Amino acid sequence: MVNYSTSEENHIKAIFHLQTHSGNVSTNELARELRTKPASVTDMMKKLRDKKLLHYQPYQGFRLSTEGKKVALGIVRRHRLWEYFLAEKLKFSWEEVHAVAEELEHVSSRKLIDKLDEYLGFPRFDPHGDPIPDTEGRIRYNPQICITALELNLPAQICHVSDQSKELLELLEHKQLRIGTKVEVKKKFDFDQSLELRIKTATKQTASVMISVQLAQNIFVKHV
Amino acid sequence: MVNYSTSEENHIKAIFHLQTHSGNVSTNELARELRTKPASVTDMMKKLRDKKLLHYQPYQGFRLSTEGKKVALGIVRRHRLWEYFLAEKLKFSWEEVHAVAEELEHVSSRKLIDKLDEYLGFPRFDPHGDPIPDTEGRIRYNPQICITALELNLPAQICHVSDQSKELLELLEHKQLRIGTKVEVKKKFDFDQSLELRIKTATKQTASVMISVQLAQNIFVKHV
DNA sequence: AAAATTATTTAGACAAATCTAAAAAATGAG
DNA sequence: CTCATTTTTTAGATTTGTCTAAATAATTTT
Ligand SMILES: [Mn+2]
Ligand SMILES: [Mn+2]
Ligand SMILES: [Mn+2]
Ligand SMILES: [Mn+2]
Repeated sequence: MVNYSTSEENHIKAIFHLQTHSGNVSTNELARELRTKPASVTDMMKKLRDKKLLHYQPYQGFRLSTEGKKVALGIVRRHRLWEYFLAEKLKFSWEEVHAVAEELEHVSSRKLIDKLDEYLGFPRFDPHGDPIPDTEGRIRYNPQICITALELNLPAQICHVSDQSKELLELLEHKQLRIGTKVEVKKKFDFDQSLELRIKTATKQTASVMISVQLAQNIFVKHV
Repeated sequence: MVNYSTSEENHIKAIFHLQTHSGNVSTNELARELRTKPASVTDMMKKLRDKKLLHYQPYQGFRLSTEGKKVALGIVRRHRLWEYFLAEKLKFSWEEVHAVAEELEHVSSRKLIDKLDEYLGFPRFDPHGDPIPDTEGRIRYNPQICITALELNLPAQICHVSDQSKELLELLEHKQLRIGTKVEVKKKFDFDQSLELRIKTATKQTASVMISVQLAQNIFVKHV
């Protein structure tokens, strides 16, 4: 087990997230994601290529190797376990956990993470509904659909949001929509594709909520 | 609130610990403590002096400024709270906590530490019996004496060990002596100053234990 | 297909943290 | 007090991670 620097780990994890959407990741794309400069990215890609963590041909973009993916899943595991700890045990709010986990994820003691996992009761999802890889780096996804595709009046539960910007989280918080919230779609408006939802609030009451397409496209649910 | 690098923090904390024993800390002393070279220490001392964290005149050694002590106490607070978390919640053994806390102490979110403190129930002592500074950096010591100075047959409780080497911790573990262990001195042997103790084990039974002067000098107790 | 634009890489610089080897200052033994 | 030893500092090099500016390659527009 080799250890990687904080900067190397941040690059590896960012590529991992970007490559699930696009195919090969480009220099500019990664530079934007990490708020760094393209020239710096090129330097780092050469280093990670030499360490056999990714495939990289000049001007062709890059993609993680099998080994690189394994390393990335380890970092993702640490990140999400810490997020769960912060939200569940220390009562951090949903939006606050990410920044702190971004630091904690680089403390790389294997024993620490496995004991933390055990202490937390082997949670399968982080506070944003993203799956937590197990010790071997395996992820088990649950079948989920975008709320825009949910049938009318079918009970479901919010399990994932695909964008985690402050702006989105603020809006969700305001509308009382969280991971785990029970929800049904009551009406779809053709004019602007907005949705009327009925939710069960934390206090067991039901409430009616209107959401825009822009918001709906980022909310994913599973049937209950 | 300025932030300091991991290396700066390690230097500041090491000086803090060394200066309680000696007066001014010397270049060689600090280099030995941090397993680095004297030349590197001189470089770092110049930097920390420029940041007003310590007083340093060439060839005269160094000592933390008031500001430097405040920073050091913050690091010590983080270190000991994490040690407590690791031992108490994650069931790490006594000897294992230090190395991991050495990394966690550099995650500097103020909110993280204060919430962790609250979650742990504001513990006053770490697993080695060392006091945990409060939010303001205040330490409250409890009156403690070396077990060699404890009166015969007076009930006391182990609250501190002054050396934390692997070798010492191994020996204490073997003799079932831990922080919190209830103990009385039954006899002092003049020949080699060894002590016969009677302890209450974890399983509420009492047992008799012999310890050498070398060991006794490192064990501190408070009356109960 | 040539020109314009955009993306990527290279070249060279810089700050941080470390090191080795050499110089300078302090200490202490006789 | 003087000289040998020890301690500390300086000088110069190295590694890592980053940047700016310039060069080059790829892509898109006309
Ligand atoms: Mn990170
Ligand atoms: Mn997350
Ligand atoms: Mn440390
Ligand atoms: Mn401790």
